Amino acid sequence: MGPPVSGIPKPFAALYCWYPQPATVNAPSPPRFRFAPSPTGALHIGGARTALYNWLLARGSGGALVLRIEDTDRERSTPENTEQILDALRWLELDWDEGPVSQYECRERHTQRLAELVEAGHAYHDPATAADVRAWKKSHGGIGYRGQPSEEPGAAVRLRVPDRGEMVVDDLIRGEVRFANDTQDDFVIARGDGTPLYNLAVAVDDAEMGITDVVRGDDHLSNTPKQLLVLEALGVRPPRYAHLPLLHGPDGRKLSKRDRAASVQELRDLGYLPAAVRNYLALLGWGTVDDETILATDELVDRFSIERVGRSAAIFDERKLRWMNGRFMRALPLSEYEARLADHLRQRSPDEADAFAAAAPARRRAACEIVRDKAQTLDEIWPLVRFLFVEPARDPAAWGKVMKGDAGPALAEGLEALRALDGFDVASIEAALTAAVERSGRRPKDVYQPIRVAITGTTISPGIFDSLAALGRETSVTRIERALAELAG
RNA sequence: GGCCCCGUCGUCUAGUGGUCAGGACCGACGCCUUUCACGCGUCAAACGCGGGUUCGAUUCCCGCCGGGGCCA
Repeated sequence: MGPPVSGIPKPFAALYCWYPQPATVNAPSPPRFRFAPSPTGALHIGGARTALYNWLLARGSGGALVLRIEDTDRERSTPENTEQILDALRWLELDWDEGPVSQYECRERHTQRLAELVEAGHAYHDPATAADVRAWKKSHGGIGYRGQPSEEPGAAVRLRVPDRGEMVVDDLIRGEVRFANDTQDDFVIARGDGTPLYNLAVAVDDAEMGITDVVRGDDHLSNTPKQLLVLEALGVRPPRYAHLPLLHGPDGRKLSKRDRAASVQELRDLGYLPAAVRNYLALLGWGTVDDETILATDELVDRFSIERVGRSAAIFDERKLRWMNGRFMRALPLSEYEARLADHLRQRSPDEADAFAAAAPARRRAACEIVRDKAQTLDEIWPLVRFLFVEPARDPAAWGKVMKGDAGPALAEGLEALRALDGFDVASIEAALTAAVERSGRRPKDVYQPIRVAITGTTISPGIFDSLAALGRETSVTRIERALAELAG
């Protein structure tokens, strides 16, 4: 994607406004869900969870999922931001049936509906400023603001809120939540320049797109009575609503971009698997009946129900995700394990990716085999197996700790045993080394650790027999000889 | 400030008018063991506070406190 041709970015060339045919909307049909992020940056895990829940619900019900980009904020809604969100959803392997639809591109319809509301007397122009409203409320005992229609040019448009009654949000998660109309201001639905505002645009779009179920964050609960009011003025039956509790960071406060692992792309970079992220996110705020924690995605689709979503905010805990990710990694077929690793290396470091790709297939496979039970994330793999692909970098602390005392003689004995071997498979290596250890009367680790440091440069590696076999006789011997030479000199 | 939401181990959660309040992560200890992990086992750990209803409240009601959201 190149820079914009002119100085003015051309936003969302690829995005468009699209409303389904009224027939589709009105006929009794499967439920229609929507995920409606604003493209203000990376997709947060809170947004990711909302997307996931909508997706699970749509897939589990045979319904449709509409992806709507709420890009009416022209300042922050850049094509790059939108692309980031689409990218995050693709990585999470969450697909959608319609869209991405641009809310901004739908503005004509919003304007049209706005005119109808004014025409019908449901809304009116009012030049009052925020300060005016505050003053009015003060002199009226704090009740909801009620303005006077005005012909003044440039006046904002407010929706007329009834003085009596209440709006009841029959929330699938919270139950009935009531908002008294008399405390609700006649709220602004369009700016003085005619730009439709959030609560108008959302209500119109949900209606026009035939959305039957709005599943979104708790932060929208207070907006819901306003949208209900707009819908009522429009004469449209409202969708069902479900408001999810928000996600908080480790500090218990609202999740911030500063928190580690707060966005989907960070999760990807840290080496988590999409399936593990889906599993973790699903369980963050939702509980299974039987306490089952490791769930494949199709099981999530089967089991997920909005009724079992909790009401309280949850804190994102990366440690549990790590554990869960380890479980998914170990369950991966070797071929997929290798493919995931290759992708991850490619994205993290071209050099590492090249070194990995250049190796013989058997060696790549062996590397995966010997680390599979050790790594919890893709990111942890390379440090454990890099000695198979590049010259090991020596860890001075490890060398100093292990290569002393009888390390030299022990290494020499080990080397001798390895040289005497016919084959160089794990079983024969283990047999030979075990025998050598027994013969020498040394403790096993006094032999194995020096070998480990000699071939990997460090004290942390996969099993020593596995490591030697994967490295191969020639390289193993060379590296041990080199270490021996250094110890002697 | 107004309106609204929420409150079970440190974290995610299950749950009931009478339960030893269950599971998972984390933590501690032990086992396994050539390192680090993984795995396995054991242990530790919670119903925010105060009233009320009740024979009995973690569970129902009220208040408070605490956390959060939207609007201003």
